[in-house]
Amino acid sequence: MGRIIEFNRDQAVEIAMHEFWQHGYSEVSIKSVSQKIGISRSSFYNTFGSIELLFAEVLDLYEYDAPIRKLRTAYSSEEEDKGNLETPVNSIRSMFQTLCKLRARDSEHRGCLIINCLGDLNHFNAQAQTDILGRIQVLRGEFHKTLRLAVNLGELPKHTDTHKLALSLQTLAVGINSMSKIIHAEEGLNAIANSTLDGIGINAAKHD
Amino acid sequence: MGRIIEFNRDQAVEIAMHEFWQHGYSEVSIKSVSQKIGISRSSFYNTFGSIELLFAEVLDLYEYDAPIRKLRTAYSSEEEDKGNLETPVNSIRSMFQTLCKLRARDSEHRGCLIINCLGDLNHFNAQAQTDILGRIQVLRGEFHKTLRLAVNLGELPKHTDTHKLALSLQTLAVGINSMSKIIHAEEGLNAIANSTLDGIGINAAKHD
DNA sequence: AAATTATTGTACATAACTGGACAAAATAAC
DNA sequence: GTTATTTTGTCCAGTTATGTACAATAATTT
Repeated sequence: MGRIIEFNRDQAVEIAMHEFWQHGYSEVSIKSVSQKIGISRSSFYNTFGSIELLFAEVLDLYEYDAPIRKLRTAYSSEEEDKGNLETPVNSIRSMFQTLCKLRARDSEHRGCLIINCLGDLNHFNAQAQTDILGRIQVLRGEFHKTLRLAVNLGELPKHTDTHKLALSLQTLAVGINSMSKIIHAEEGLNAIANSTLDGIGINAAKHD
Repeated sequence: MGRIIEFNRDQAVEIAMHEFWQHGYSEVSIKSVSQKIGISRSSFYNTFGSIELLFAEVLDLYEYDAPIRKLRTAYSSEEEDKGNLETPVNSIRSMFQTLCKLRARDSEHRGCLIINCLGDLNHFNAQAQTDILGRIQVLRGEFHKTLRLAVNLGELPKHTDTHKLALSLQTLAVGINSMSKIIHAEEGLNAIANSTLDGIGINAAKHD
């Protein structure tokens, strides 16, 4: 058996995520990210293979903790009985609230890594572009699942065009992520989110 | 008197605009843009000075024809009398319609040059960053002027928070510009725009 | 000690570009 | 022809980074 790996690989991926998020994909070189992680270029190649492969891992990591992952997308009778669950519509509202909070608290105002890639698409090869666009599609699918559940549970009208609404929600999220680079106050971002959500029918919970 | 300039300078700036718009700021080198224009590097330096100076000119040109420039922002009793003017709210709706049309018709789906810069901000020096952010602020001011006029003309309620609404409109525009890289159909973009505008109180004209 | 794997540093050839300098050639008016 | 400006190409020194190869060193187990 040989030498074991010294550095924490997961932590290295997190450090890399921050670099890509802060500086943009094309400004991060193998040299610079290796320095940030604290390893040599040779070790980088041994561990990650290439910058592209590392970046794909970074996107997975980023997406894993994205606010949209907390949306309620499925019906579960067990949890329904417990009365623990947030309604689908409320989970959308909460998601936007969390999003605004995270962006406001980000001292570097990095916006959203994935949406930043959308604005910077020319720097990626065709495969990476396809990956990024696909992720954005999948994220829209999360909105869609939640909306469909809301319709099924009677929270939204039966005739709701869930595709269109999912698109509007994603457009709002894209806008807020981008504007968060300029508008730093949480209440400002919340104001945008709330007025638009109210307007498109994603209403705050009513208290009985 | 010496030799006159051979190439059309205005046309060169347009070609450069397209390059920056298509490829992103940092992918455009002096060498590549000189080639596209059809001049030597030496002539480029003689004419434009630097890539930064050229880019500032490009932003001016881009902004000059931006859909938002067509918003109605001022009261004019002459034109009011002629009954020619679009109402402020209608001019906002038209603006979004134009925006969706332009983006859908763009075969290269370039989005918006200025908003792309927002996602790519790390590639600019501090001065250029300030310039870009300032332009985005000015563009929001255009929305704000139109909204204020709409309130003054009684088109919007007196208690309308025009600052917040301008922010929401800009967020929507940012979202649509970005999404237009994925959603290419004009009717898809229009659907997003219209549902959101309806929801935040920018309603389509009512016919008497 | 031998085998295995991780880490490092170095060398190499390559790529792509930059700004500045400079001079020759070209173009226009006088 | 002279003057003035534009265009061009070339050179230079510099920058930054890349992927690959490779060998030495280090760390772990058997």
